[in-house]
Amino acid sequence: MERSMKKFENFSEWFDEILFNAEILDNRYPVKGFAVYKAWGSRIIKRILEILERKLEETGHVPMLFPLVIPEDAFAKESEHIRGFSAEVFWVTHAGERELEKRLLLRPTSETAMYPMFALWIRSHADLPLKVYQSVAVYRYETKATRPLFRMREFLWNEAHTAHRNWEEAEKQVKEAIEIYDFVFKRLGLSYLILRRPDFDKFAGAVYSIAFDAWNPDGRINQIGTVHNLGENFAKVFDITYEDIDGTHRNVTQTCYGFGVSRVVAAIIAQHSDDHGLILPPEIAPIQVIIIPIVYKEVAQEVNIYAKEVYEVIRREGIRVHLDDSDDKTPGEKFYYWEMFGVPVRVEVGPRDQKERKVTITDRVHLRRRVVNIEDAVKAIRDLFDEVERELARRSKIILKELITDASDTSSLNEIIKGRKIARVCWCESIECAEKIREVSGGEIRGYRIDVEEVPERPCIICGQAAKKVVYVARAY
RNA sequence: GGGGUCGUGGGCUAGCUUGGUCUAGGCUACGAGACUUGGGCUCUCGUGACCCAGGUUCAAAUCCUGGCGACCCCA
Repeated sequence: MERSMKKFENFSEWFDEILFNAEILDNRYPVKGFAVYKAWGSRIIKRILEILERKLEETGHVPMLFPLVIPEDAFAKESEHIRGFSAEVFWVTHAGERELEKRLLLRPTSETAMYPMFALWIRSHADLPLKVYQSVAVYRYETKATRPLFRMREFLWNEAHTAHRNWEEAEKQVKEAIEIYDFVFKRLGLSYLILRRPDFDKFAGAVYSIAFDAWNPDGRINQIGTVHNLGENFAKVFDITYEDIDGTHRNVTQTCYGFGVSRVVAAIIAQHSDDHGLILPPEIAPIQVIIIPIVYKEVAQEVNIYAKEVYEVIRREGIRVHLDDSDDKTPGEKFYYWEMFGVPVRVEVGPRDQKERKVTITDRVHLRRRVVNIEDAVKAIRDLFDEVERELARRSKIILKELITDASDTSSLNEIIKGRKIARVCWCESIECAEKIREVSGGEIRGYRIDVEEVPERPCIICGQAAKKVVYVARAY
């Protein structure tokens, strides 16, 4: 994928055009930070959630739906948590003209909605582990500039919350959560770093946090998922205890993890798509195959009949296929139109194909044509699905690799961040040096990798003392 | 949090510096029709806009103030 593509040169403009033209999101809703997911976007989201929720179910999570509003006293229980979120909370203060005695807030995340209930439900070790998930919208009054999909004041996510007997079991759960997210993101062909956040950047109320940071063409990191070990921090203040086998009463140990649906959609667009528009992995494409008949007047009848036959052949196999036999566009216009929507495979059916009982199929990634017999069409389409999926993942992985550059001193660090890349630096773990890194480069320490052990091969980039960690520095959304 | 640029039909934009033939121009999209159809063809006709509230002025898309919104840069 050449860097000359518009998405690398003017990401914002390119991205907004795709959101609008591919009918994913309409950002013109008259409230800042709130937007409408249109049909194509909604369908994509549904399919992403299907993959995720199926996986959550398979691993013993149960679905629940908690209320949108949280009473102020529950929210205020965990001091770190409230400090982290209070500045961006939406408050409900009135009902009609009457002021509410107890203010309510719209969930910025659901810990404080769920955990009072956990305290009621959990009685003994037999109730553990408890693993709950929900796919809902959350509300955060972002003070920085909002961006469609990347940073909205209302956004969609899936959050899971678990309670365990002890730290070891919670640690196991963190690993499982990482595997689940890794599995889903990989299925979508995304590339990202799995980073343990530095302590100063962990989730408010967590013992530690791990994040999935996806690359973006403008060099900014897109955090698409996070996994937190909460330890007993919330259990203590919400009094979530259980009776163990030996009769003693203990606090549960908790984890929670969030899957940023809006940002995952953004990552799919940002990483995979090109100047023609969206490119969707076949698994989540609302339409997987678009059939475009090429009709000449003299043979229109035969071609149209044959196109319908081809349509039936593909549809019978359970492939999501659409026949665009409208006569308001020329075939060329239809090609461009469906490319914008990212349909992974196109089937052209013209007089030549009809006469020989063949079809012309083209993949969305390379736009390469090939002609196959109608009996082989389904097999060829399925092969192309696999190829598109593999190719998207492969390209994305290469770019992530290219974006990561070692920085040995502050001037090269500065250059890397200015050049919209991700810097890999050695760091002593002191807050002072972390702040310096931000000052000199504008990028932030995102954390160190947990899937690979990286040993610092240089001293700290700022102070020159022995480095403790190899960390990744980038600007973020 | 601070600074900058900008808001014109559904989308992109010209006009604003120097207020007045602006009755607001173009491309695209949309509707009707003709002609076409293996990569955005051509033509005819039609629908549709000066972000909101004040102010200055004989006169405001254009100047001033405030609000709302968008984008970019810095912290």
